[in-house]
Amino acid sequence: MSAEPVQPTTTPNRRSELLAIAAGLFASKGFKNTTVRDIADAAGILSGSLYHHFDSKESMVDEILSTFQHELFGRYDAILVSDDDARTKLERAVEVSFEAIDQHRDEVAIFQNEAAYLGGFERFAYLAERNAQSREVWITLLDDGVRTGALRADLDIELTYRFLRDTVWVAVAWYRPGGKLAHTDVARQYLTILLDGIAQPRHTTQGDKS
Amino acid sequence: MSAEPVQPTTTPNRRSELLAIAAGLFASKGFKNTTVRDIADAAGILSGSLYHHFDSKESMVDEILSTFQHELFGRYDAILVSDDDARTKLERAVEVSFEAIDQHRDEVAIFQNEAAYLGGFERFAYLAERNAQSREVWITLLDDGVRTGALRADLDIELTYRFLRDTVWVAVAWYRPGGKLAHTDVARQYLTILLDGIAQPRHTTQGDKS
DNA sequence: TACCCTACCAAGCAATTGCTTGGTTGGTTC
DNA sequence: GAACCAACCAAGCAATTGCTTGGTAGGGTA
Repeated sequence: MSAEPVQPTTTPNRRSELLAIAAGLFASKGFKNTTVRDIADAAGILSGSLYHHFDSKESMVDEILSTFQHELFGRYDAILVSDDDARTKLERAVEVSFEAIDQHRDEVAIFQNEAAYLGGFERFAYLAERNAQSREVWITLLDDGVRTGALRADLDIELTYRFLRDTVWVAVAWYRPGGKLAHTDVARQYLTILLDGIAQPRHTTQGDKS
Repeated sequence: MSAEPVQPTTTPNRRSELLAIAAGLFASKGFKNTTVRDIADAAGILSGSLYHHFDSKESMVDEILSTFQHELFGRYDAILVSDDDARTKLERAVEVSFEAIDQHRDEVAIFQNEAAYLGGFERFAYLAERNAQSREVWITLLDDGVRTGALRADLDIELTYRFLRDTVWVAVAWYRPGGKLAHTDVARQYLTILLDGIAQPRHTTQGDKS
């Protein structure tokens, strides 16, 4: 994100610094729209100097995405193996996702915008695997929810999964850390809408106009 | 979308045919990732020949997006001026959006993926205007809903708007026309989740099992 | 026959792109 | 003070990119 133009040479880890700069540009302009000269300019060096740290522009996104996904799925796994009830697990998973948006905005944005395209290349095949893994997580949570009576019995699990997956991540397009709403607030509001809906509850039988 | 390699020269409108081919490529690969040679190849002509029909690659997206948006907002306006009640209007707006995903998948996808980047250029300033216009539509519908008692009184309108706007369009990432679910089915399911939530209602009757 | 028009080809140019190569700098270690 | 090293520079190359130019095929029209 923050792209300080020039930094004292005695930085603890220049490599990760450059990665952060690149991530910020990839997230806001897109991978293909960002040139190695853009990254180098933002870092205050020449484009060729980047190749002292990285093999290629591709390997930069690779490292950004794989590192982030590794961490994220570690958190999901921790939720799955916990002994909370189904609804709590679902809420925790949503909260963890919003936490990721808060703390790794660039990475989430890059994944959202570029995964579909990058996934086509062999090098990024792991993106599709992670996607399948993510599906496992959500489907499991939803299945448990329905089975234990926490969620409606008539849910279309597959469709609900896609709804959930999508709605959880799109907030990255507008959420800014340090704004009026903390990520925990956004998560709670999203959960309220998701779980209870936006309609005024009726105690009588709902007239479902079909 | 459909990219027939070679077509008889006596087509009613070659221009719109080329636009459709370009839209398909822009949607699946991204604007910057699609070269004029890609488009020409898919159309069975040479890249230079595209410039008989269009000024530039940019003007192709421009025409694709502006045409689509003009049509879409015409539909939204029709809903706003109708004399349906608030909840019906909201449902109609969601249905119209899913219809757009069904009938103009490429255009919606391009708008979703490229608007943020393209909007930065003066030529595409209208994208930001349309975005503001879209906000007007949804906020109006939500406000009316709360005012008439159709929606919860404690809704955070601004947040709900973003939730709605986002969830309505992301389905373009996975929805395929001609699949198991018609766009009307998807719209109804999304509306059910959105209005009533996915949690099992605490107490009473609830007969919705179509 | 002469003319025009739409749709295209053939060739290539200028700019941009990712990346390479050989060299320099300043600090640390023994 | 010699050797080493991470970080960077300076220059440029090959490929790709959007786009231009001058020309051509073929159908319609008068």
